[in-house]
Amino acid sequence: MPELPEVEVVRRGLQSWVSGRTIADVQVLHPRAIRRHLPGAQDFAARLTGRTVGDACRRGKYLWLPLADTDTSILGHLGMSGQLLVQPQDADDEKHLRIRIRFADPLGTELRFVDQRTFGGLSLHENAPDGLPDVLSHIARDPLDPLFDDATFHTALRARRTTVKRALLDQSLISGVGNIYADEALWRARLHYERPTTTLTRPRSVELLRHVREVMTAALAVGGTTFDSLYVNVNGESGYFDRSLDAYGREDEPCRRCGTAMRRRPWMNRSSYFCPRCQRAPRPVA
DNA sequence: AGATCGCCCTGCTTGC
DNA sequence: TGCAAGCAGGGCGATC
Repeated sequence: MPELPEVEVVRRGLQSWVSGRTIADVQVLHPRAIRRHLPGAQDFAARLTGRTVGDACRRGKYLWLPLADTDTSILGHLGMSGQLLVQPQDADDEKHLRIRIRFADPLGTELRFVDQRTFGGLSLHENAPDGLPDVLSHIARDPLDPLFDDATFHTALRARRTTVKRALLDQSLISGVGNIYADEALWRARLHYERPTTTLTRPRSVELLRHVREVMTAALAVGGTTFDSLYVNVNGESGYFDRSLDAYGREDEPCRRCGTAMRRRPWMNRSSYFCPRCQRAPRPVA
């Protein structure tokens, strides 16, 4: 499940293998893969054709490729199972190939968007004055963004009437954190996922941010997390950070700090993994 | 208006 | 063996 580190790996791949190339042809093989583009797939393809791809950008889990000499960008989100693959033109189509982008050069490779669960997709948007696609205005800076401000985050966190894991997953507060890295960071910070945000002191918030950054940086160093063949990076190579996860997916396995059996709890139609000893549940609010 | 919930989607796993 | 339910879950729109 791609979160920030995995998406950053993909961004780097796009920068290496796609930026600077001119689009010759776009095939949309599944209409759902084109998001929020009312004029339809043919119009989408026509607007890309002949355009040259600029530097690959990312905020949180969103990727975008500015189109040179326009005020537009191709925006991508991998959703649950999306992959962006640079493949030889003669490679067999993947089973869930949704979009194919060919280039006007002799390199012999093409960009493919492959997505089994179709939660992801590509779209085309006008750029806002800050250069970001206009639909990203509500997406907060991510914790690896040099301009992310810890003090602002803490103030906003305290203002929310919610619990700490909900806040970590709120992309308008901090972007790029998904279920996996939320559980990992909370385990490292010894915080229970239902801890009310109003009880977090500023040092505690900053410490939590440090753990978010550390676990993401570690994942990035090994190419992101993966659990099966669903997620591979832009060149088809799987990451292997999953071998070093401390919380996510470790139900009934011993906590790597204290040996207590880790637990899984249903939470918001997903799961939360935590150590019942290291991450004590908050006292119920009276 | 901020918080919450339901839905989108496919394939693998589990249980009767 | 076969079918149904459960699970994976990010983001968005509707609702309260």
